[in-house]
Amino acid sequence: MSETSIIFYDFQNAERYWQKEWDKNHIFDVPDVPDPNIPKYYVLEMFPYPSGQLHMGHVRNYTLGDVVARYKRAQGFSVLHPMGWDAFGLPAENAARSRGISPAKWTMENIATMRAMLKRLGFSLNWDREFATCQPEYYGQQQKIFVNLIKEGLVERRESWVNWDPVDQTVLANEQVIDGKGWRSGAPIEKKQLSQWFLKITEFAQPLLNGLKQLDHWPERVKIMQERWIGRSEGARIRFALQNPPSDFDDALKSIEVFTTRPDTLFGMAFLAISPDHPVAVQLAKNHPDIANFIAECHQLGTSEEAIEKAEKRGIDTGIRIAHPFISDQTFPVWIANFVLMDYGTGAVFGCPCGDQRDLDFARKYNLAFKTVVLPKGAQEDQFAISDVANTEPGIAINSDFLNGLSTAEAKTAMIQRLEEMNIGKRVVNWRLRDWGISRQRYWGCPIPVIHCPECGIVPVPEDQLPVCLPEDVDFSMPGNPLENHPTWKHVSCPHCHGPAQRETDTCDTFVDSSWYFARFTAPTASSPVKDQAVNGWMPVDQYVGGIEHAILHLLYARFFTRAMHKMDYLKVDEPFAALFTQGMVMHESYKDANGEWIAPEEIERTSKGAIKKDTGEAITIGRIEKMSKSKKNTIAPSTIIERFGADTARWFVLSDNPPERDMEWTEAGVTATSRFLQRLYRTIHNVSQQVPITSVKNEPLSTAASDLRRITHRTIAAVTDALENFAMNVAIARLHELTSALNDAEKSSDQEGMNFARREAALNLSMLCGPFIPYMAETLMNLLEPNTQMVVQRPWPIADKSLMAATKVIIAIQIRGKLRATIETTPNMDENSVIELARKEPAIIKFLEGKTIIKTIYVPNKIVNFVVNG
RNA sequence: GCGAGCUUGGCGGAAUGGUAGACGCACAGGACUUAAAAUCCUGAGUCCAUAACGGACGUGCGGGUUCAAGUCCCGCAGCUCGCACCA
Repeated sequence: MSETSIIFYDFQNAERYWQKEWDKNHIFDVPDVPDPNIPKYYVLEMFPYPSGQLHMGHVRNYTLGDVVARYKRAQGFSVLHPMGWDAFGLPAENAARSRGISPAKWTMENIATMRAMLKRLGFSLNWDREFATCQPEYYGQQQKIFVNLIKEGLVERRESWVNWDPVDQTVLANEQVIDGKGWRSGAPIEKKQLSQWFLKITEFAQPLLNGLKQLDHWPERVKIMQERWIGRSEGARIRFALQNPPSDFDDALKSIEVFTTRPDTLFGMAFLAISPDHPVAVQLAKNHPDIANFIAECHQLGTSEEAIEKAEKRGIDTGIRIAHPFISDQTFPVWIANFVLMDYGTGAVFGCPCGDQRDLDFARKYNLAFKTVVLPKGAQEDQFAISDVANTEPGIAINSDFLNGLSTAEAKTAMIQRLEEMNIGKRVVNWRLRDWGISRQRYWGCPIPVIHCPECGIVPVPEDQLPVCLPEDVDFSMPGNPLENHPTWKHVSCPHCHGPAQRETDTCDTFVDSSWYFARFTAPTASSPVKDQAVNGWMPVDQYVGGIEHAILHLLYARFFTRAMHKMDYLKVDEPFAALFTQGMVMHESYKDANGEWIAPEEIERTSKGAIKKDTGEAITIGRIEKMSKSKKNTIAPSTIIERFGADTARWFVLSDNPPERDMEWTEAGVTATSRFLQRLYRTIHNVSQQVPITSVKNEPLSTAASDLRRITHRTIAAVTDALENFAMNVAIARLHELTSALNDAEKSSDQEGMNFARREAALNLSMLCGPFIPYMAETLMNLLEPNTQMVVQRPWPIADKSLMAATKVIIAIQIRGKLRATIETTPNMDENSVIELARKEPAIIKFLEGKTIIKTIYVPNKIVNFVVNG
């Protein structure tokens, strides 16, 4: 048996050992207030919801962040890299209802399981900073911020439509309503008006939009998604008086205001359309059963995208007519139309069929006459007519009285000016962004720190009475909000008048919890939400890593909260995340049996004839590669991988296969290949440590083999560093493979001069470069090479020596008319004429140049000679 | 409908405008072994051709710029994702 066959990396012992060493030395701890003499770097991954199970998506996310954190540490930065738990939310309550476990206990047990997994994966986290958002120490501070938001005028309580589940007696989020039914109860969902708490994010609409421009290190598509979500549009509001208002209309209902981005098309108006939820429609429904029916039908229509897509334009004529500000001899009908949205603009539009496809469809359907008021560029007025396609492009105004002949842009300005003079309209900026409703009628969330007093109204809980803690003796057997049902919790005395009063029983949307946790991490035990020097010392987060699914909500809310906190002097930055990286999903093949049931990967076996089920031998269909999910049973538990192959294997594989922003496929072959490589790396370094004792190393003249190895070593240092700067972990890993092979091959020429030095150098640098990726093995390798000295995590990142990277010979491509015809080998930086001379003497080139004239010769030093010929 | 991204061998992918296919997977052949596993070595874009040398084609498709294009520009197609009756 050869010596090498028994050398085997024992990952279990290594992981336990190095974990302890790092902990003991507090390697990853940093102070609340960063040392001003050391550059700071704040790395953060989106903190997890403690479901109890770590999945491969987490492994990929946190490994990416950890590589950055370890790399920056080695480069001399003081790195803040914390971890916590987004611990409020409905699953804990569901567990309580179905299994009788208290949400707190369930959550804390899940956290313990997941924390243990994260520790095994070797992430360089500052665990002292850990917190869970469900702890009063955290949400109590959040309540302080909330009270200040009230003082700042950024909180509002108002009526709003919600999805109400009449069985569970709770409000549901849109995504919890499936086909119009509650996701848990299956009961038809009702639209209900409830008093809700809102955070006035719309007050920051413009700054949030402007701020996107500074975010140079955010993915373009995330910025575009946010921009569209905020949705700024410029236009005008125009008020139309009703000609014949019904007698039961009060003054507010006697006119209808519309929002338009095309005031220039006002002369093309054919009708006015209001939303089924518009106050005028609601009032009319009271006395008109047909209108009430129509509105009810509109509400029944599904809200799914597909339903909207297919829904045809429908409406009902209200019989009400309005006057046109500039067309005195004509009035226009007011229709209720199913395509007008109540929550955008004013809930009413004027219909201009020639310039809007929806309006055109509507006019055709109900035979409403209209005029064409915009002539496209280059069209003849007497020949141009609208058929079935509206013209939404700018052009020249026609049939439009005082606007005639003006361009669309000029006409808009002229019209708005006229409307403003007449005091019936004005220029406005309209936003798609709406205020953030944060009320949830649930138990497991941060209580909104407010008291309702019959005498004093709404009274914020005074700071010295915070936190408002969740009661622990809660009954989940009744439907509805357990806080509402609790016998004593909500009954308190008013902080003002000391009379009997009631606590607010709504809790916060969990997105609130995650909107400032990154600031709290800088001083997690501070007695105020943040500590001045800590938060301003560490913020902003230099690199944020997470999933694209949070491109809008979480990231927008966090940006808003940071601005609000800045306004309230909690901190001094506007943008919380200087750089954002969004990683792809982890996918896996899916499998189905003959009955179409999903089959888990561990139940199948692949044979030459295809896949079969292990226990029964029945044939299995191999399906598409899909995102790992429980429902498709195609998940691989990180715990089983870590137990079989070790944490380093899992880490290396999730990084090695493809660029991190793309979706990756988890494969058994990939894992075993990774595991094989790591064993080879271990053997390679082990052999160096055995064959090249430290004492034998002298810096002696280098043989070709030795200087070749040194060149590869230094080129690898440069390439890996460069790849890490560009988040190209897969490329870095390819280069580490190359260095490993080169070092392995070098064993053959170990007797050459200078080889001891070159091999040691390669091995040491290889160990260092591997540190961010496979931290346990890197320490093990370093300890083989230089036992009981500094750990990898204590050593600086290697710096490439450029003078050693230069080649001793270069291969130059010889092209004829840009086509490769031969290559020649020269010394580097040989002078142009000599290279060209050599090139022309090359047999293959002579052949190609025969009978032709060289018109031009291109020379790119050390790379290319290109002969441009004719004939 | 609007927007973004992607398209390179059997597969994942690499490539500051300068030798396309690095690195890895899968595959094939060989060494070691009683055998297997593990390990090591070798091969491989496609097509044509050969004893050998060699040649043509080739980065979704069609154009363009350039001495030179996977890379830059214009147009098109397909796939993926996001938003979606936003007036």
